[in-house]
Amino acid sequence: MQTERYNPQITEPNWQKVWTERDLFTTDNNDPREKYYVLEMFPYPSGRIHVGHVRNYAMGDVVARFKRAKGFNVLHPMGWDAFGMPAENAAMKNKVHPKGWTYDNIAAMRSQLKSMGLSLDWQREFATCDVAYYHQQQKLFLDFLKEGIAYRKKSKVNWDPVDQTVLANEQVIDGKGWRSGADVEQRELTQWFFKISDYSDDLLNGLEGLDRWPDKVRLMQKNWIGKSEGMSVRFAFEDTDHDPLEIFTTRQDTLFGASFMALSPDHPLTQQLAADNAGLAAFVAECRKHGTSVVAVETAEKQGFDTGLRVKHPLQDRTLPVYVANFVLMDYGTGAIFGCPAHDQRDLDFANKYKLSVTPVVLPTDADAADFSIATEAYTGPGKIFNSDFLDGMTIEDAKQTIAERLESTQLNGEPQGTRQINYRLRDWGISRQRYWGCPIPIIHCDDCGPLPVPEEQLPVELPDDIDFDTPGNPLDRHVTWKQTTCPNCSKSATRETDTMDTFVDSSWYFARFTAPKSDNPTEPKAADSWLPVNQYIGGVEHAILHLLYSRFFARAMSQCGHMSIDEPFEGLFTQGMVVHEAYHDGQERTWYSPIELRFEGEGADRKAFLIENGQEVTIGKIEKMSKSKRNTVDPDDIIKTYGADTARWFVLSDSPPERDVIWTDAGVEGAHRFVQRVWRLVQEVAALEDSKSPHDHALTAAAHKALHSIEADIEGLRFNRAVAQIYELTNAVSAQLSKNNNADSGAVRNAFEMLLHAMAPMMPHLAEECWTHLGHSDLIASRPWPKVDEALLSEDTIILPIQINGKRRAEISVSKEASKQEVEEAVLAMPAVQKALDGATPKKLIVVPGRIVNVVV
RNA sequence: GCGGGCGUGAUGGAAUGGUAGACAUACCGGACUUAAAAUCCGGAGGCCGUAGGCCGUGGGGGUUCAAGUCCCCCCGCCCGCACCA
Repeated sequence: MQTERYNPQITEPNWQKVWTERDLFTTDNNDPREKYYVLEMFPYPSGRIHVGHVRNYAMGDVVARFKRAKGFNVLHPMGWDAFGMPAENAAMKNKVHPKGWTYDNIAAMRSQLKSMGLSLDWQREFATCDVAYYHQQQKLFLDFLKEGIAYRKKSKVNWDPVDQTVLANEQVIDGKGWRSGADVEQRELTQWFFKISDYSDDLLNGLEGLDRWPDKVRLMQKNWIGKSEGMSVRFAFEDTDHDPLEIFTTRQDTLFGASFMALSPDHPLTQQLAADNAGLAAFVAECRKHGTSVVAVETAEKQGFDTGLRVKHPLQDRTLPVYVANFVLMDYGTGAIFGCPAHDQRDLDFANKYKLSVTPVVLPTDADAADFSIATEAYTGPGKIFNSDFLDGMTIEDAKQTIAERLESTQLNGEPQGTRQINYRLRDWGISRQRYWGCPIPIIHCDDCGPLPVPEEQLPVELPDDIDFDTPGNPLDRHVTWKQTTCPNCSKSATRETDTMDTFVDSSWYFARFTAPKSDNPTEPKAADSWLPVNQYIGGVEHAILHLLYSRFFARAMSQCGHMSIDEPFEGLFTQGMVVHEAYHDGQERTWYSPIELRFEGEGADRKAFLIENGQEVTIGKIEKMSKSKRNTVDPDDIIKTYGADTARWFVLSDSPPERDVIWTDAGVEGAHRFVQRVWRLVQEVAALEDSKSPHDHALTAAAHKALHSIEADIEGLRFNRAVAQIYELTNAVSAQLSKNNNADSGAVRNAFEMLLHAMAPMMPHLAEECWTHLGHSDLIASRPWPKVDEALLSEDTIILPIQINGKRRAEISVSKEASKQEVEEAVLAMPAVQKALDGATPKKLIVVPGRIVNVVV
């Protein structure tokens, strides 16, 4: 039979129009059905979507369409994470206004997303740079201020002394500014913070209830919060009148192995000492010649400066030298440590460098105290305490308790020598950014009254449009009039806060805003409470810590301010893998080429790439994350135009497990498209069948029910690749039946095929719709319920058991499902293969796992 | 440096501790065609081979009747590290 090829260029826009006209995906907050909120992380409007977006949004759309078919009232919204640095970089480079650039990008990406046929409620769309959105965010800030959640303190930034601007960590390359190349300096500024540390324990405990989150993400968050039980210990100085040095440790059991003290370069005492110690001042200045990031601190070579001061060991008659060391972080604990080189690698590296003593105090179980020593590798495992006076022989845990009791009961200057303390690694969230394209912090600074909130009736504080990027730095700060205002308290002239908020603030509550996107308040608490938590949140694993932790914090803070009453924003979380692609370059990684500019020859190691334009050979580089700068992105427009949205969706959903990275190949797309055409050919054949009432217990009917049952479970578990494999198998089964050309089966074939269409409708909605209509139906498959699976058809009467001999599969046996263990054993022992293996002997062991396997041990 | 993850045929991958390689892609052979494309049918982890074996899930060790899966060590790659989003 000759059929026309399926033409997605015609059918896809047509069905998108029908869905829009019938308002199929607009969600009513008052719909009485059970709710289901599915959300994909909203995109940054970079200009074009890439296949990574297609993957993310295709997954969410499958869930949304599936849940709709299962009878839920589904909320599936979309918006734009629209503030941030790229708009300012574009402004500087191309002389375009960040606002215009951003909204143009949004328009382009919106139209690309629409061409994918996503079942989104576009009525709820917003961008975080919409005044209406950041107006509400400013109200949230003021609420937080009132509640004591927002406050000001000093903290460090990366300062580019040439460009006179604050740099983001990614703009600091090897300690130098990315544009100027100047050595970056650390500079202290007074900035706004959110008190996320007040919620440390609650954020930690909340993880336990998140049973639909990946374990790895919960573990990462747990480690990030970093609760640790230890002690604060005070060390008295020798020969000086400085206050005792207070340190935090979790290893008080190793106190007898202490060989030095180390202060952070930012420690107040360091500052004090540096004032009249030129050498120390120079050392501190050197430490500040790199970026502020933890990576920069921890990967730098360990260096120290001996202050010449000494402290007294609290339990022994000896003193310890006090160093300033570049690897001690001021943000953690007290900014000072005692170093026990034998049992901490960083301390050991440091001690070896400065020739400090190394005394082991924990003896591994299998080691001998007489010859146990530490050279270049610290011992951090379990063992018994030794070389430690009254602690000798104890376990680490007992020693920790004993020493804690001792130090708590010892006095130093009228206070305990040490106290037990719980410490968190989690730091407060600094939200001030010295940039234009962000949400203005609604604060007015008055010389007399200090920083004051902008009165609510004066909100929003809008970003001025008339700004320039001719000079680096914050355009808000140098704007001639915007800054000037009057004090809401004393009415004298005052200035506006010119810092804007971290863009993570924008994305920490957008999920709540979607529940009432037009509200004059940040949320409508009733709507928020009825929709939240998001039932299924889907996004990249790169957001596993920061974005998700900040959102969890915001839910708590917003609840505290009465905007909602849920603590955990995301009930189910799925972290998808990235889409990666080969990157092609000139051999020096200076000029990069897009895959569409190239032609390829050969296979495997002989594979070569040439520029289509002039035949010049280019280097095939690493497979890496798609990025604009390396030009290895694949724009889905090309695929959608050539093969259609369904093919693009189908391809990104098939093959790879969704949590894993995928390498994009065009060959895969062609293969996926062949399946689209194959379904189209099948529907012609099915539609042409004469109607017959074939028996319902037909094998194909059972296969269809089984497939549907398992596809359902796979979609629920977001195992789209397995659902796709099931759909292939069912398609093969329908094809096989059709090719038998037996009209008596036509009812079963048609029934199975319609189930197949329902199963693939969430993934390839246009094709399913077209086929459904082709079969003569007048309704839409997008608004039909998921077919009901007949449980009775799911089980088999007989099962095939594999038979192992000594753990290797040697035969199989077909037995009744009801067969008893004894019957199976007898049947197995009677088998020729088993008889042969036994050779007259009795088996040493006979393991029968009912319904699974039999293992005969000879 | 620290924290988290991943590693299975030519390729993407499948496998509640229970038949390793489902399903798909690429490939090979056949049918159809003047030819090609498309389509349909068949083949296929490697090695030896008549039967039938042996080896095989990054490498090494271990637990178990049974290990891709659990434990220990190592190698490689990826993500995050608080101002990229």
